[in-house]
Amino acid sequence: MAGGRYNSGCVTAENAVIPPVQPNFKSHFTDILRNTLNDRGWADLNLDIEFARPRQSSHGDYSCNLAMQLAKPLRQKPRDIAQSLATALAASPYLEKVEIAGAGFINLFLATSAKQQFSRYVLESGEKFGHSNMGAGEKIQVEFVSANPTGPLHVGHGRGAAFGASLANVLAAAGYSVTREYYINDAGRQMDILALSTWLRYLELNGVASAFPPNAYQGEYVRDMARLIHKAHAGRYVHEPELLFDSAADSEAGTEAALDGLIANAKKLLGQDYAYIHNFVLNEQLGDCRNDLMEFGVTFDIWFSEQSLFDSGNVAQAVHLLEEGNYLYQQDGAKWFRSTHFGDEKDRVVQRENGQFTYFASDIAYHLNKFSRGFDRVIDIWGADHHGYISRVKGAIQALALDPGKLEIALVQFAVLYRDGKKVPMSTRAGEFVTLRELRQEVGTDAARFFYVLRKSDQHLDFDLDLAKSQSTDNPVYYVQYAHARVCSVLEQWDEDPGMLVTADTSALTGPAELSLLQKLIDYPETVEAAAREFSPHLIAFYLKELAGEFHSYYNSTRFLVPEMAVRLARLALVAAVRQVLNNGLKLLGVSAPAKM
RNA sequence: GUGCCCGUAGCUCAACCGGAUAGAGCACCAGCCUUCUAAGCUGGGGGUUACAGGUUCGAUUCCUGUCGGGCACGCCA
Repeated sequence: MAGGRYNSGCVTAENAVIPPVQPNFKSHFTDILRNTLNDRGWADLNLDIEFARPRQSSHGDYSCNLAMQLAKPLRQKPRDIAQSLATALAASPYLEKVEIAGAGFINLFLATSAKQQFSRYVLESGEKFGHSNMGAGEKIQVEFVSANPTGPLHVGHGRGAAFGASLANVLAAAGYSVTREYYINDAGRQMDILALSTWLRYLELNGVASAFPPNAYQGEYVRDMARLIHKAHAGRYVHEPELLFDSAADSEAGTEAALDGLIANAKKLLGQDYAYIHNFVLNEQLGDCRNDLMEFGVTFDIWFSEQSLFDSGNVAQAVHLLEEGNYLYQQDGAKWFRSTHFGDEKDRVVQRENGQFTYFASDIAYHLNKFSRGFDRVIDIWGADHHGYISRVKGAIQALALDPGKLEIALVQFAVLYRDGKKVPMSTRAGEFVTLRELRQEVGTDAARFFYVLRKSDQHLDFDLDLAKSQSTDNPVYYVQYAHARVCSVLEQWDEDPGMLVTADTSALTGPAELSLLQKLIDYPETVEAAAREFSPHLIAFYLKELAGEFHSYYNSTRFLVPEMAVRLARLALVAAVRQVLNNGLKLLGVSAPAKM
């Protein structure tokens, strides 16, 4: 079937009388079919119009199954419907052939000239290539990491950080107005335990023998903080150890109750000074965390304090709202939320017997706050161990008469490190965890960022440290970066202004490797949109591996710096476009694109 | 025990939210550097998509069951 075509043989940028290049062919074809459905009165069937990239090149560049979907409701033969739709598609100037195949597939073959033009579009768009207005400026919040500031970030947090940062970048590229937020759990018991732990270490430095509780924070960083306090204030915060350990002895040492007893005693003995210790350790850990993440290329627009929700009365308000809605009840001295009404397994406590609000209560207030800030969508990124938490939070949102559909929760599975083919033992409890900082120092930020998003986030990740460190073809991050460096090297040797490549005549790009590479470039914007739609930055990583692979293959088979100027410029324009896409994609993942390796 | 996630080549993973002959990389075997970076490329073997049913034009994908693995089941956060 003959489609529209236009002569590309003598087209140059200056005298171009060609249709503007369509950055997204899929949406272009979708528009055609949607209009056709309207014309035929089939629009009310409300079918998804989709174009797939066939595995086999003989099935064209795009394939559509709409005719088969229509066959049943229309009670017509799929191939007859396909014939009718194909005629409409053939009018597109970007197609040179439309075929009907199999049970009723419509296969589209892009015009060679349309592909050739694409490198120009890439180069013109530059860093903006791959951006779209899919999100239409919708306000979207991504909250991630949000680790307790009670110790260094470990490799599990690292995955959440890499995933969240990449997802936020992808969403921004897809046209969303993104706010990146870190929720600081600075109000809870864990912070008290850290303050206590630090103070006990500080007492040790002052020669006060302390039976350091086994369930307090054991890490070396606690001693470091104690040393800082000791250095600045010497013995100022020393108190009688008898008073500290006396009442706590009522409970068996090592129990949670004993720890709580120690915390209560510490608060009593230190008085006003307790706030100093508490704030000191909080600021130390938060500063360390922020610094760690910054070196990892992960930054936030807002650091949101849990404590501020208590100070502003928001937590009490949120609980009050639930009470007014009759979603709370009193039992065993505590206040319970009827989360079972919203599909949870059991009801949950929002206010403890001792009057303290639970973490859940402040989380309800936090989400109420998020919604009040006018986000169209709110994304929480949690560790997979929190999955049981989803139903109660969504339930609370529903109870507050808010739209739970606006809240989306992405779970990130744990990462397991492997060294010499063996699992690296990790246990947060015993304080034997590999920190994110150690990982960065061992494998580098680029490899860490890339490896973390090499898997779907809801899948377990086996992180091979040896592979991440290896400077070989086996290492995907170097593989992709190497492609970028190679293009840079070629352009450097060419030694002319790359700016002139934008308007280069690319009609000399006719080889199979060249057309395939052009098609790969065409796929990029759709890949970014898919990654945004499905919260799947790993699609970007996979795409980059494939693009780099095709480039390396092309590089080995074809010389770019050839004498014939038309061919040379065309090929250089193509590889410059490849470089641009590699650069754009790596940037989304927070990985550098080196010019030399 | 209950709930959620998962099971694809020897290993690590894809598969465009139901499409055509299930794809990469690693490992293994055989090749390619007086030519733009060999951190690269080319070729080869490798599968009953855990198993058994069901839904339909069509299933790795959806439903049910079995087996196997991970996680969660606090008035912790």
